[in-house]
Amino acid sequence: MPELPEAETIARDLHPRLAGVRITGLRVIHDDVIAGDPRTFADGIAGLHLLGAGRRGKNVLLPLEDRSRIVVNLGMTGRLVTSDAARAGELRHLAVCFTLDDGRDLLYDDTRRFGRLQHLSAEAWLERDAELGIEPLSDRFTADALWRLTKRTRSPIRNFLLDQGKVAGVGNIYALEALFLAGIRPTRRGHRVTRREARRLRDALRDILSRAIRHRGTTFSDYRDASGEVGGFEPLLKVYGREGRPCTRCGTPIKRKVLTNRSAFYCPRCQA
DNA sequence: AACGCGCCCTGTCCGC
DNA sequence: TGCGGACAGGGCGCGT
Repeated sequence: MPELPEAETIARDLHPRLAGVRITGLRVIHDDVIAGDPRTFADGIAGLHLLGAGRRGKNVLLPLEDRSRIVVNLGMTGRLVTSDAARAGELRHLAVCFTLDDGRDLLYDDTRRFGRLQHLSAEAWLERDAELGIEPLSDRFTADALWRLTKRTRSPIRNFLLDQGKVAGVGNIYALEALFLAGIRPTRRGHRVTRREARRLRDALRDILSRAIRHRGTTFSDYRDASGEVGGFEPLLKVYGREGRPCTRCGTPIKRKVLTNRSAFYCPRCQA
C-alpha cells in the first residue's frame, strides 16, 4: 500500500517525465476515483502544462502552470504510470487516462478504487495542505515536536501514527516497522510515550522512511512504481506480515494483534 | 472534540 | 472443482 516512500518514489520518477508536458485530453473510465464532478475536473486541467511531480504525505502532486494542482491519493492499490513504461500494458484496472501532447499517456490504475484524484486551485491546496500533519523527513520533525503531539492523544501510538493530520505520510507498514526499531509496543497510549521514547521513535521513523525510499518502496502485494516495477524494501521488513516468524533480533515469534480493525505486528520481547 | 467504527471495493485465500 | 465467505486496509462520514 502506497505510503510516503512509495509516493516519493513515484513523484521522483514522474517529475522528469512530466515537466513541460501539456495535457491534451482526459478519458475517465471509473468516475468514482475523481473527487467532485468529473466534468469540472476535466475542464479545469484541459490544455494546461504540467510542471512536474511532487509529494505531500502520501499524496502525489502534479502542479500545473496556473498554480493549481492535481492531488493524487493512491489509496490501497492506486498506480500512476506513464504509457511509455515497459510494464504499462500490465495495468488491468485502468480508471483514468490523461492524454499528453508528446504522444504518451499518464495512466491511473486502481484495482480497489480506494484512491482519489482531485484538482485543487492554489488556494484550495493551501487549505488542504494545512490540514495535513508534519512531514517526518523535514527539519521541523524534531523529537520534541513529536513528543508534544503524542502527549495530546490517549489513542494507541500506532493509531496516532496513522493519523495524517498529525504526521503526514506514515501508514500501517512503516508505523509498525518504526515502532519495532524504537522498541515501543503499538498498543502503548500516546500520552504515555516518554520523551526518550519520542526521540527513538522520531529517529526510527526517519530511518525507516529514508531507507525505504532508497529501496524504492515496499511492495507487499500491490504497489508498483511509475514504471510499473515492484519496490525493493519488502525483504527488509522486520515485523509487518511476519506473524509467527522469529524476531530478527531475539528469535521470539512475532505477534499480531488487531487494533481498531487493522493488524498490528510486534515482537512481544523487544517491544515490552 | 477526540476517537472508534463501518463502509467503500476487488483479488486472494481458506474451508467445505 | 467450485463457490461462499472472510480478510486486507486508507480515508471519510458518522455517532458518541
